[in-house]
Amino acid sequence: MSIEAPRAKQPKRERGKQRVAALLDAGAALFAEKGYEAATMTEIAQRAGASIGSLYQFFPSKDALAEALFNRYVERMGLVLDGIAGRAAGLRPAQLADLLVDLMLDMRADRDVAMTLLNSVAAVVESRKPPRYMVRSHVAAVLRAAKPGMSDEQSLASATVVTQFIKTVPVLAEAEEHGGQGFVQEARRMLTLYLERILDT
Amino acid sequence: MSIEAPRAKQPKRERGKQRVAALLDAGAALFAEKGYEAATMTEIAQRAGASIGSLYQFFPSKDALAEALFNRYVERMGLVLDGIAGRAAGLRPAQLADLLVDLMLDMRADRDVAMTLLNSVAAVVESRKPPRYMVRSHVAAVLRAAKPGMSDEQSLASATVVTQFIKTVPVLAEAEEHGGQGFVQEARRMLTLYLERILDT
Amino acid sequence: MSIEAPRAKQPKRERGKQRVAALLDAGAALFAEKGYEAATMTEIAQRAGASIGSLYQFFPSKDALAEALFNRYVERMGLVLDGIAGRAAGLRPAQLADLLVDLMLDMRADRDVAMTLLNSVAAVVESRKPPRYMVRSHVAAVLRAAKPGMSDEQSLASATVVTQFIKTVPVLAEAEEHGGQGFVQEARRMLTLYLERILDT
Amino acid sequence: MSIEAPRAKQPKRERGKQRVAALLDAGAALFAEKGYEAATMTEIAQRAGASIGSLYQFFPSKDALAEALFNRYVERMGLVLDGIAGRAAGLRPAQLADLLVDLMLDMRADRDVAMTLLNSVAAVVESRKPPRYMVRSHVAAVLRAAKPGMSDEQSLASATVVTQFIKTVPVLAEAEEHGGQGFVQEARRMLTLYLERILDT
DNA sequence: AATGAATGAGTCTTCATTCAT
DNA sequence: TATGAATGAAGACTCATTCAT
Repeated sequence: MSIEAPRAKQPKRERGKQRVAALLDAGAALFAEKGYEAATMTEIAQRAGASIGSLYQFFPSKDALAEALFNRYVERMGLVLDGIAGRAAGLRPAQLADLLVDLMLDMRADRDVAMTLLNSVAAVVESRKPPRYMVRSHVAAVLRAAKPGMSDEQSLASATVVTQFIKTVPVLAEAEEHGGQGFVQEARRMLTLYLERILDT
Repeated sequence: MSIEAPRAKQPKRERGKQRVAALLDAGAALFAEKGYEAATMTEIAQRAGASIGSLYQFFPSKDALAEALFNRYVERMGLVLDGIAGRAAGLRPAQLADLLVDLMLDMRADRDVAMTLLNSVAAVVESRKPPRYMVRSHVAAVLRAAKPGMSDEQSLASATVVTQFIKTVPVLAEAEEHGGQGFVQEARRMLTLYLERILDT
Repeated sequence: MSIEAPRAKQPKRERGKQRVAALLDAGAALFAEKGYEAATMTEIAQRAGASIGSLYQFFPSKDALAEALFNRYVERMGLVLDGIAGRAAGLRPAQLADLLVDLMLDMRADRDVAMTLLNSVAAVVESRKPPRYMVRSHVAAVLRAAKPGMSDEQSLASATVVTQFIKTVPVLAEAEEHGGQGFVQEARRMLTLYLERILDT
Repeated sequence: MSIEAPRAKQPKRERGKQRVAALLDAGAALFAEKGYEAATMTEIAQRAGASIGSLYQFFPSKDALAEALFNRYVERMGLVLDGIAGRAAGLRPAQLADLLVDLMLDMRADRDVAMTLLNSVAAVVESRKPPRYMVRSHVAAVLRAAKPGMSDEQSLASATVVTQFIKTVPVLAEAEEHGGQGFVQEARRMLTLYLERILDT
């Protein structure tokens, strides 16, 4: 139906892998700083210490770069959440809440870029259609690991709300940096309250 | 030399207000559809039935238009939240939670634009520095109205978390449209849980 | 089926008409000098004394400019050929041959551009599909005016060959400039021979 | 220091010739399909099953490739025309006309590329300056072979016109493919008429 | 005040050519 | 000699903004 958008090209040599990583990092930094549209391909290449031609060798379009960046974020989140799922069985709700909140604090930078891209890049949105909600399904797995008997329906609804909720943590952390106090702590409290209700009942 | 009859200007001002409103609406629609960068001033003017020159008469730059739009959103939110504050005294947590969630569902369209602008427009970000968190302070007022004895510190921290939380409601509503069930309901539950804790204790 | 390519925009003011003409002339000159690909839009605008933005105001793409140029050529040829058709009735073959050869000598510059475009620009080729052979049908009209009884089939076949033949006249004229002699004269002779055969029999 | 065994190089040279031929064929195909500018060196190399580096080993620039291709066309035309000259003595005008028309039909593909290059590549045009009209001089030889007494001046003028005329044959053939009839036949007739005049008188 | 043509800096992207491996 | 990653100049096109009418 639709014309297949060219994806990122895989590097074959070791040098290429390093370059791709540098390019992705530069893209992440600039997209986060200026937003998708305002960041220019030329500046991204420069920051990665590469030429514009080199950037296009691996990412044939700005959209392709954005998509690769988004995929990297989803993969990283999945990895960490799987780790949490592995340990979730023995944890109390407060501990699980802490783990999830801390995860978002750690991934703050990645998350910013991912949100920017999800809001600006048609290609990224399209590649997620029908919405697959990768992160959410990993969170659902965590919840089921924490309470083995939970129904699919319940774990899905809870995971949706929890996923959205923890996304706000970076904003709270930023608000603290602007002079607030105890915002993240209050979020831990709210999340704990909710997890106690759905896990302990 | 002669005193202008103020009456004569009245219709002009009236038309001006209508035109400004039309321009803001057109801007809101296009920013929501395409994002800030992709929306063009020419198209915004067209959709408002005005010429590009007319648009620049009222908003001297694209950033100025964005800022005006953001301010309109903040004002509207403030107005509604003040209304809720007026009624908050006699409500139970679950009722208050419903009011806040419903508010976000009603303002969904406005909210989308506001977020888009907050993510893309330096001028909007700058105009909020140091962050004044207008919406948050109205939410804090609601909480204090619901529990008159609450400390400023507590109401601030809670309002911050609640404000961020209710911002996720439009996303949950959208997820339901893509085939989920009970997401918004689950959010009401989580918010109720939290409000019970901070209001009833 | 296919996405409608945006065509040239009609100027509304007098100044605009002059500008469009200047732009077309500049385009014709540069396409003829360097070929379609090698000619740049920037240089075309410059030669017309306009800005690149102004060029794009009237011709939304390079293809659109090419197409407009080609259409102008077809129109001009049609006009002149219709004039010849009006006088063809009383002419002897040699006189008609002269008229046709002279026409090509006069239109030499236009013809060069038209051929260049027909060979390089997909949009021009497409806009002629299914081939309508505008010039050929005008030549056929000339032949039928010269010999009223001629069948449609005969006039079409003869017009096709004659049209292609007279297209070679500019090349012959150029060859004379590089030191040859009597080439165009020889073409008149060959064409006369053919016209005598199809008109006098 | 030591004398290289020539035998060892032989296979390399042989492979080299094959590779050059493959590269020329790939270039011809792509220039014909897309035009000179739109065809890329990378794609030409790919289609020939060679690397871009290899292509530049044999043809140091895109222009050099174009020139080589054009020369190959001229050589091939010369070869065939010499063959016709060898048989021209005993032929009647109609037979000679057929031979020349058929030649163009056979060489249609080659001819397309040659014309494309002649219209787009400065280097090819330059390499023909002062115009040497290789093909024309072979045609002149054919005419002199058909009528031994013909003056140089006459054979030159006639060869010029005939050469240009037969170049139109591929276009006529194409027009037939788009639904016309008898165009090539009409060209044979016109050429026969002319050859009868210059050869039989 | 209103209009919309004109401007040109800035963007993404391509591709001939080079050169390290 | 062969390969293909790297380079960067150059081109088509966009759009915020200005200003003559």
